[in-house]
Amino acid sequence: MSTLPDSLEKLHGEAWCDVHPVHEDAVHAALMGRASDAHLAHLADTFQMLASPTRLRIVEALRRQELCVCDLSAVVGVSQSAVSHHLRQMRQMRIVRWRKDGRMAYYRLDDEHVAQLFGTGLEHVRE
Amino acid sequence: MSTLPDSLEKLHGEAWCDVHPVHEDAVHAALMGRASDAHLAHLADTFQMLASPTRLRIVEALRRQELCVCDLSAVVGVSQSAVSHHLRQMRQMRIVRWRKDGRMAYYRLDDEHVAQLFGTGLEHVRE
DNA sequence: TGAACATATGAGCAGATGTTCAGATATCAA
DNA sequence: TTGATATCTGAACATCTGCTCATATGTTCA
Repeated sequence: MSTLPDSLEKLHGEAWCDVHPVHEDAVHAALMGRASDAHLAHLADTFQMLASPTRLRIVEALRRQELCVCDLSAVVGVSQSAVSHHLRQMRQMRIVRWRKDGRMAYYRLDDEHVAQLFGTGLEHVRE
Repeated sequence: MSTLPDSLEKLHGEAWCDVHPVHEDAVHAALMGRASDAHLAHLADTFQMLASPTRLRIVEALRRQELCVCDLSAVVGVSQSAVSHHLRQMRQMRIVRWRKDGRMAYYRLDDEHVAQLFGTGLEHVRE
């Protein structure tokens, strides 16, 4: 097998299989300016939060205005418990923010990026 | 329990639980201009393709230029088989395109939307 | 033709995910 | 306080996911 580029050896510690890159220049270029593992893992978790029709309905509903859990349950058409579970995850992944007002909890999108991801994705799908 | 809005009755067929919307106006507003179930399911599947660090590394690598499976395997650091499995899914969900050239298969991002989703997501995560 | 190579694919398994159910917490009103 | 309401949370379950292994397909070259 041919020698792997140094950056690859450093990257993965050792040859992980007998596959070797065919276009070493292209591989080197692709290795430049990579996001950190932590950022990439976080990004994957973020997209995971958008990878469910139920949660996308929640995002869609929150694009216009903030809503309470009960309203979201009605709009999305799943149980209040299920919505609450989803919202906690979405909160943790910074897809939504919330505020408590008495016994109600009002949710809204975390920032403009979330609405933008939803919009861009929908454009892509509708083509 | 209070009566549910007509649009909700139509939407879900019948009262699905004893939860009722607290803000009927807000619920009605949220129900306007919703994407179709088919589009939303497709959108969820699209985000699902971006919900894995391995596949995100593939997208990241393909932002600059097209690469063959072998190169991608090297850049991403997983087996050729795993990359190939991912690429088939990503092809089906229109995240990537491919072209065959001899025994090689070259992959690139399907369109600008994909790069945009990656970029926006990374911005969001890096804040 | 046969060997080497690049990629695709099916089966199978460990781990993650989405929902429901039951019950906890907290607030409001009488 | 008591009861009703709004939300949160843990456990449990069936389903889905991502990887590996083994193998198949198709191409190039000698």
